[in-house]
Amino acid sequence: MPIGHYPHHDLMISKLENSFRLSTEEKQALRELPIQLDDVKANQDIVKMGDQPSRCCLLLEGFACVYKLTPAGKRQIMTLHIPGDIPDLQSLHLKVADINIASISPCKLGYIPHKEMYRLCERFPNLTAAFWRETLVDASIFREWLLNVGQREGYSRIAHLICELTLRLNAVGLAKDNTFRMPISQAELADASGMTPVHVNRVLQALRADGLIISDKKQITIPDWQKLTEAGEFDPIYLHLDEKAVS
Amino acid sequence: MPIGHYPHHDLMISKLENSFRLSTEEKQALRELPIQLDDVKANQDIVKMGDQPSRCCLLLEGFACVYKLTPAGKRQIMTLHIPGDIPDLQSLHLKVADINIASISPCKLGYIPHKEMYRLCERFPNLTAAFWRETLVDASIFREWLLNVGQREGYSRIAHLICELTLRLNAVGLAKDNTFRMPISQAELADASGMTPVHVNRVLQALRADGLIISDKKQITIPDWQKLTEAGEFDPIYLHLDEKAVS
DNA sequence: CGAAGTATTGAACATAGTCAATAACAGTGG
DNA sequence: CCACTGTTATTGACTATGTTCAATACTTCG
Repeated sequence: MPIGHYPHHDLMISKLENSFRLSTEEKQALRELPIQLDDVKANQDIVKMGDQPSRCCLLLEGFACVYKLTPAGKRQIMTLHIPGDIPDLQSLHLKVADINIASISPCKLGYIPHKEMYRLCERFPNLTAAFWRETLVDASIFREWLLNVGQREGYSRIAHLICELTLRLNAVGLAKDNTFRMPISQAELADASGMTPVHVNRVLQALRADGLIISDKKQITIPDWQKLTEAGEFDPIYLHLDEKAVS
Repeated sequence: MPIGHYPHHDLMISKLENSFRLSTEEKQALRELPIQLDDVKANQDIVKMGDQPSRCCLLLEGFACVYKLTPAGKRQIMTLHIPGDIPDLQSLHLKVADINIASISPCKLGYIPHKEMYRLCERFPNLTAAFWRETLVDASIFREWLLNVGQREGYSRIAHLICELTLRLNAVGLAKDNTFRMPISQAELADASGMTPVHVNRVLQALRADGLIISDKKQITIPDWQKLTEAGEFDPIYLHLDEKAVS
């Protein structure tokens, strides 16, 4: 079958191939996965803490996030998810969800039953490794965010976050000419960076004033990648991408 | 072979069994893993960012940590490791280390070649799942630390960190009567909590004054578990332990 | 148009950081 | 066992980054 007849599967495949050489057979098996499509509105919970999901969810369109709440009600966004990501791959081996997953913008989701994933992993140890690796990259991103929130001040923190998004969106073709849609409110940025919305607003103004970002509605342009990475102390090693530099 | 003849292997096995029922055959295979012992002094790097390790390292005695540095030289400790942990299981599938691993106290390590781990995983898919799950629990701890650092103030942050250590040490028999050794300096606590050593010192004094912890040298006693968990807003779900409550 | 959500502003305040000095402690060799 | 040395803990005074509260504008969208 030609590529393109299975756009949903191919999104996942191209992400996995970022790091793993997959055989034709493996790719074919991936394309045979049943995917149940679903659309959700913005700000909908997709997985809730305590859930025991029986399927994984592939993000096909839109932005989503993983978050946790403190008992006092404060929210920390742990990572952002973009098309191609599988936000709760972890549910394959952690039966009880310790996180919440929510849409940020309207999203298109594809659900894949755990059962099918297990079957696939049994047949293709190489795919097990590829999925395992995906969860390891997720963990690496959590660590970098921890570094970001724990050790950098607001200005760098936001710059870093934007750098990461740029590279990741670029890797799935959703950023062109250092420009992309970022349908994330300042309140959400605040929850992602461990700051208040008010402070995020001021930091964004500073970044704009310094010419590090240009924003028009939800569209972001990065006029000087070099300067932004310096401000964010950004080193992409933790993303474990191929050598896909941003010019 | 009776349990106890392989104390190093059995430490790992009992940790894995926390969550997975292992067959006799699987346990035997684990015991047959070659483990190369090594002793390291306190504050030694075990793995460095950029390394491409060819073996995993099992922590047999002592405390270790995973940390990252910002280019500006600030250090964030991402997690603490205690005996039974395998700090760099991730190196099985992430070829280039994106973290540093260091001893905190003098440590005894056991190195296991990747080659042997791959062989084991090939033979026993169930062990693959068990190891994969370990890395997922590590990721869950990163997330909780991110929540901790991003959303809680100093007092709760330190309380939370102590709660986590108590439960984890308890799970491997290193805490008795809510008392355990914690050979961690205030500077290290600071790096783990995203605070300055000065502030950590003041928070510890407050925790002592409030009767939440009693500390004698490097020994910690928790006189009132209930109160400490409240102060730290601590919910152990993220550790994915068996129901091993602390009284 | 109107309502709801989102962004922006200002002023007062608080948590935590910085700097710098001193005290306590732990490990070493004589 | 003690003096010596380097590390770790503690304290105070000052500062700064970021928060809180509250009001006002701007968007978006039915």
